[in-house]
Amino acid sequence: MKVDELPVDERLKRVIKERGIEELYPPQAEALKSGVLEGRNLVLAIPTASGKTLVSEIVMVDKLLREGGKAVYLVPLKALAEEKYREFKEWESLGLRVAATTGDYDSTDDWLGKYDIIVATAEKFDSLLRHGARWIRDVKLVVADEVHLIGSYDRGATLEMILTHMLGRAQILALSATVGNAEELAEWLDAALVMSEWRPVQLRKGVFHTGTLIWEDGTVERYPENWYSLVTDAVKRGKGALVFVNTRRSAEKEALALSKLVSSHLTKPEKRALENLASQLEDNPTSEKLKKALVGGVAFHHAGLSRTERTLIEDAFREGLIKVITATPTLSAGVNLPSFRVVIRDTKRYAGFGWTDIPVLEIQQMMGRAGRPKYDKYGEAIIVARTDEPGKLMERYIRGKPEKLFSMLANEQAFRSQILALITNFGVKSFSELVHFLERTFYAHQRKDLSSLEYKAKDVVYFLVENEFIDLDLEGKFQALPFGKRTSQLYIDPLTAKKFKDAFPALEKNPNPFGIFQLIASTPDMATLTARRREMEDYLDLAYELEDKLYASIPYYEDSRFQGFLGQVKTAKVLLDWINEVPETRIYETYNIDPGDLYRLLELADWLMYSLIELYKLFDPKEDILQYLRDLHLRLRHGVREELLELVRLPNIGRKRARALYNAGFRSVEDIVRAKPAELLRVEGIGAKILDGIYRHLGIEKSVSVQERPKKRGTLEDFLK
DNA sequence: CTACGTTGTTTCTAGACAGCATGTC
DNA sequence: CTAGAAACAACGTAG
Repeated sequence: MKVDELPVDERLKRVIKERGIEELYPPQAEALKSGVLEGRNLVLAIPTASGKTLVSEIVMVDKLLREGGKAVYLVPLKALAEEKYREFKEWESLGLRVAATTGDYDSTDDWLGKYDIIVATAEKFDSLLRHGARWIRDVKLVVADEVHLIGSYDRGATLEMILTHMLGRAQILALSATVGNAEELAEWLDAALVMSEWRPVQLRKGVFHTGTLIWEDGTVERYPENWYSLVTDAVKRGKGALVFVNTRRSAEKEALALSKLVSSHLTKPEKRALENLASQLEDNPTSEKLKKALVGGVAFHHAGLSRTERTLIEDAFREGLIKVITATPTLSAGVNLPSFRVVIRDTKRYAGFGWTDIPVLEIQQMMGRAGRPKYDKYGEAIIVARTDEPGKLMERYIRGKPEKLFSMLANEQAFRSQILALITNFGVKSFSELVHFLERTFYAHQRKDLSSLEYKAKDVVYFLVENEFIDLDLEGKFQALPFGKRTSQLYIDPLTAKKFKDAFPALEKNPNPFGIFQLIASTPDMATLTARRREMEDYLDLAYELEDKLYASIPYYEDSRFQGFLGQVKTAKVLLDWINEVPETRIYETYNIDPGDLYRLLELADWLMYSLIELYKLFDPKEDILQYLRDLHLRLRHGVREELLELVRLPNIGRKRARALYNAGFRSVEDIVRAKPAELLRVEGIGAKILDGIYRHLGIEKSVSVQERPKKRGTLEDFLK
């Protein structure tokens, strides 16, 4: 089907043709003929990179141009929200306004009501729904990207609830990977279903076993015995490879090993560019390892890396500078990052209580990364058979069908939180109304029988009443209480809120960072570290040493909570180090964690600390305690001791610069106002730009003279000039 | 007795969403 | 129930 033949707005066609697209892919054409353009719901289950985004763009833009209103595009990752936002920006040429919003990123300061296309993570949209944003009623279309995540254990329920809320109120376009029961999903959404295996770039799949590469069509190729040869072969042919492994350690190890092999295939300019890239990285143990791999044209990629490092690697790989990435599943479903060859080293993964096979759906998503649309005629995805027999892998992952999706609404944590929201934010007034709502969920559609869910719902309601989130009046009607309403808006687990509430009396008596951090670490919303075997004694000792500061009692060794508790103590200790200005590198070394882990911990602690304060406000707060908590929150956010709190409020002054200023004798804003610019410029880390910003922030007219500060150690390039 | 090598034993393991109000090194 | 690498401990031997 030609773009010209589309029954859509002419302006829309023009923009698409300007992209150089004249002809639609068969599944795209089929999708657009399904009735979506007339407002029908659609489930589009096709492989990654086969043009789902274009379909959604056409549907969104046509609808908006024709009817006005808003379209919401839901994604599972913050990084994807940014990616889609950039892509959709193009439509501003037609007068449509595009915005993206996630927990830590808003593309705009203006309120979302002004925008036509809103990209958001599912959780963020759920939160917006709870806050009752007025513009929600203008939403005419919801596009749910990666809708198969409805089957994810911890995040599936959110998506399911959003769709249940919006079903009937807006058109729904659900984009899915190939799943075992797309029909069931389509039935639930009362949607047309378009399924296809078609890909614009052909995909060859095969299994590798000790030197033999068997393609799915039966052809066989011989390679050296070690699977590394699959990677070096791709590099020799001027292409790249993406290697998936199941642990961070493996990713790092294989990156280093492959780096040595790939290195010899690099050109001089490439080597120079790579060294330049490596020099941009920070100084910490993880980055050091990364640098070693990078100079050989290889990088590892996992959640321990900082965001900047991750994007740096992704961009360099896209440019072809980095030849090989070894990755944990971070890359299997993330931003768009195709590669000529994909090598899957592991098909098993450790999951809590043992080794499990990685789901077919996930392996297929990894394989789907093979083949770069603009550069390759085809892509190759190869599974390495190390333990399992090659035949078995071929059967399961290459010829096999992906798993069915199952509703995860009954997941206790998610369910608890969603029921609270229904009562406090969505006007559900009685148990029968609650059941009535649940009847419209995917769970109900799939299981037919609601009795066990109703039973769980009763337990949850009982828990919510018991802990004063909600009230029951004499006729059995629900009534939202402020505690419940705030909990729901803060988007925290009711159990977290309860833990906070229960701890308030003890906290008031003895406010201290260690107690508060352990409290935060003990909630289900916090990610905690695990105490390693040989650390356990240390953290137990620490807990006893600081026992009078804790708001919880130390569990006995036999207690099932013992292990978890030690992890909480460890986590609390990391946070404690952070606010005591222990350098990051030392934190990484002491606790054996990566930069990404620390970032994640701080991000979560920040959010929970805020929530703790907000909830405390509801319970007859004491002003001095409140102030104490606010200060601690600020210390946590900036990673500083109390004495730096004043300085750290200044723009671009974080823990390092604030400490430098303080140690140089500038201990307050007052000191800075009084000081001469030249004096301040002598402080390490304070340059003209920074100082200028500070003056502007303070509303001071002082010219930062252009005089250079003493030059730092020159680089080699300076020397050669 | 010490330094070092060998062998058996234990330990450890992926990822990442949410509030709010503005700006890290 | 299914792995595999690394850290660690125990043991053994040469000098």
